[in-house]
Amino acid sequence: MTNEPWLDDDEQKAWRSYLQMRRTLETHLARHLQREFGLSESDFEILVNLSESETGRMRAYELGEATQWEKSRMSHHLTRMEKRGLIRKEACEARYPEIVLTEEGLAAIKACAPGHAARVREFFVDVLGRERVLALGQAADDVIDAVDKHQRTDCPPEVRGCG
Amino acid sequence: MTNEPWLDDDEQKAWRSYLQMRRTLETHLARHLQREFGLSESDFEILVNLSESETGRMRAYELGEATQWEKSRMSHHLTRMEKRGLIRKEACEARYPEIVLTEEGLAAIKACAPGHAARVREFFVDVLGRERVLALGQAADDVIDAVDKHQRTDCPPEVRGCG
DNA sequence: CGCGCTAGGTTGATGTGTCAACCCCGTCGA
DNA sequence: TCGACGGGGTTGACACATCAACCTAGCGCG
Repeated sequence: MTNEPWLDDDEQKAWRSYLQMRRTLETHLARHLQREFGLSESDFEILVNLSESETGRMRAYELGEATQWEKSRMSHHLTRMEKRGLIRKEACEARYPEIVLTEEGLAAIKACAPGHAARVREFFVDVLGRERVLALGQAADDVIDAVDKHQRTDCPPEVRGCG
Repeated sequence: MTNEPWLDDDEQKAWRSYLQMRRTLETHLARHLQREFGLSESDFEILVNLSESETGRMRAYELGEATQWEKSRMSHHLTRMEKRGLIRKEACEARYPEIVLTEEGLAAIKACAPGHAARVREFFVDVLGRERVLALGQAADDVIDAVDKHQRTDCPPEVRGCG
């Protein structure tokens, strides 16, 4: 797909800026979530998914689809969240237990969502402007597709790490 | 700076795509580095900085400037890297010890840099194209500035988390 | 039937990041 | 001279992510 593996100076600079933004933005947002509401970004992600579902209950598997987490990460994290009362694991007739949003979990997400959204707007959407945000979204989708495709093509069996 | 804190659907979609890209790209690159060379992205970052310096030796403080890590993270990580023989902490006349790139560390970075760069090219630069990469770099710088400025203005003393 | 496969889920070990508290030494003002 | 302050650096406790190994129930097939 290319003949020169190296990055030239401009490309390298852009890449490093990207890395820096990723770090800055993540720590900044995470810090607020943590300090103001005692939630990590991981907690937030789970709570958002549950609260956006019709019933407030999903299987771990569905959460995995939505978040793209490893199953072990999901399991560990749900255990921790249950311990803190944000969710509950409930057995049901079907084989696998359901993950249920508790009152407390619902309250938590309702409390922090507006502030979080506002911060995303303040430091991302408003800084870049709508045009660039949408363009970046598109770019992100392209990258995701490329990596996805690569993983699917290059590793027929299940060796997800490839070569 | 804005009157409506919420994100509309398009903005939200773009934001989530960004989050997804961040995750996908990071895990993909990290996995290769780990499996092929036994290096984490953090290791890589330190090694790059050291190897790019004139002398292969820097103070922890300088590494902190370059990477923007917390000092405790730096300390922990350097300790781990020293244990693995990638770097050495060397006392010198000046007050603080210097972090020195070992032979082994230099070999490691030389071994993995080309493959890593190639992967960044394959999944980022080539997917987006030079134009969009540079634009993204600029966007990233804008975001970094905004967050930086906010942290500086909003917290005169040292309460970095703000309120 | 019974054998093994597969897929959802759990567990434990390990490496990593963050926070808060601390140590150490140089500096500066009283 | 001395004490407090501040900044570079370390430490310990804890939350988190990843890997590999495992458990278990449904399924296909002999």
